Amino acid sequence: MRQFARDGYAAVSMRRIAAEVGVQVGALYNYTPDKQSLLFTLMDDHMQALLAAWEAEPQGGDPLTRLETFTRFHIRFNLERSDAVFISYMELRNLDTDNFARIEARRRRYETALETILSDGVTAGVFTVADTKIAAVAIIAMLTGVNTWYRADGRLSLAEVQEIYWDMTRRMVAADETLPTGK
Amino acid sequence: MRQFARDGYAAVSMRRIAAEVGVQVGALYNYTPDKQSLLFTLMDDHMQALLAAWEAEPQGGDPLTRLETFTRFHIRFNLERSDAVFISYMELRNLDTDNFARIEARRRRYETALETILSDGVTAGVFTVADTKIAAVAIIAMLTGVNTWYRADGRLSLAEVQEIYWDMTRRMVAADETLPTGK
DNA sequence: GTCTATAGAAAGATAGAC
DNA sequence: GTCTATCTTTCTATAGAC
Repeated sequence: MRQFARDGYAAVSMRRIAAEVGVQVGALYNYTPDKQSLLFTLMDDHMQALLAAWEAEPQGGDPLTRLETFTRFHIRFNLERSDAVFISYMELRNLDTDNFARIEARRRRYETALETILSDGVTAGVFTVADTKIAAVAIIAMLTGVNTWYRADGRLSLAEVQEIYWDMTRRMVAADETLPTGK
Repeated sequence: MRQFARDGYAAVSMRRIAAEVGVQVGALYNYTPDKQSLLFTLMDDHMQALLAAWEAEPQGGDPLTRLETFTRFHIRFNLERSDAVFISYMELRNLDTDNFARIEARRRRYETALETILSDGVTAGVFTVADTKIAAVAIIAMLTGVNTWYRADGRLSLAEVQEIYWDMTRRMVAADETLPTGK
């Protein structure tokens, strides 16, 4: 996973993977039938872990609370697994048709979880969102973007980053009549 | 560019590039000293075009107008060049140190253009933004995300997409006292 | 389950004829 | 400026000993 994230699937040889885990190349084929299956397993395990972790989060409360939970969860979970996140986005093109469809199905399920929160908020009158489908992918793209610049030893802690992004997300969907109040 | 975008730099051979442009592999080396330079040229040309096109946009007006110009420009320009956008993000790791630094400098210059608009808006009291640096990368990540799902024959036109994203962007940075009004 | 050895294919880059 | 031919390296995957 580390090697794929750093240099890309196509650029990493089975020999380098073997060297990193401390065996010779032939031994790898006792664990994976081929290189493609290795990639798919990494990506699928990650997507399953993402969905399982999200479903383990507290799901109750009003839409605003649920959106806050989602926002903070997404940032934290993805920062903790930046290699897997990177691979799961960058290496989609290296999956064959069937494997691609399976990963895409999991990704859509995650998006739908967010979209449901947004729809519920619109119905309840606490959110104003022109297009919940687009808003869901927009929020996810914005939140995942943290991974491209966040450094654990940088100027901001995880909690501060979560706070800033939650503030932006909240403003983005706030109902017209519910003026965001400072913090 | 098309081949790199579809399959990735490492997965595309000089032979395939030669076949795509209709020459034999040896002839390519009359146009590029090596494969890496070819990648760098594609990325650097793209970043230069992005900056030049942005600087050619109307720059006047109040911060809200400038932010709207930026939002619509970014979506349109990136959708028109999805292959180059994809490569310029995905293949950064295949650049050597010097080339990477040059691309990064251009990318930062573009981010700073947006950050300046946000800062000006905060100073003028028309935006409320907790951290203009983060807001700039967050907005760019959100807008660039359009490229991952937009299809010219999909349910939304470019103009509709621009409208929806401009609405979300505007809400995200709106000053606390300037309640967003419908449309 | 790991090793060495290797088959077979394909890669980047170059040489030299035309 | 393009071609063919090739050098040299490296790749995935497999075979078979232990």
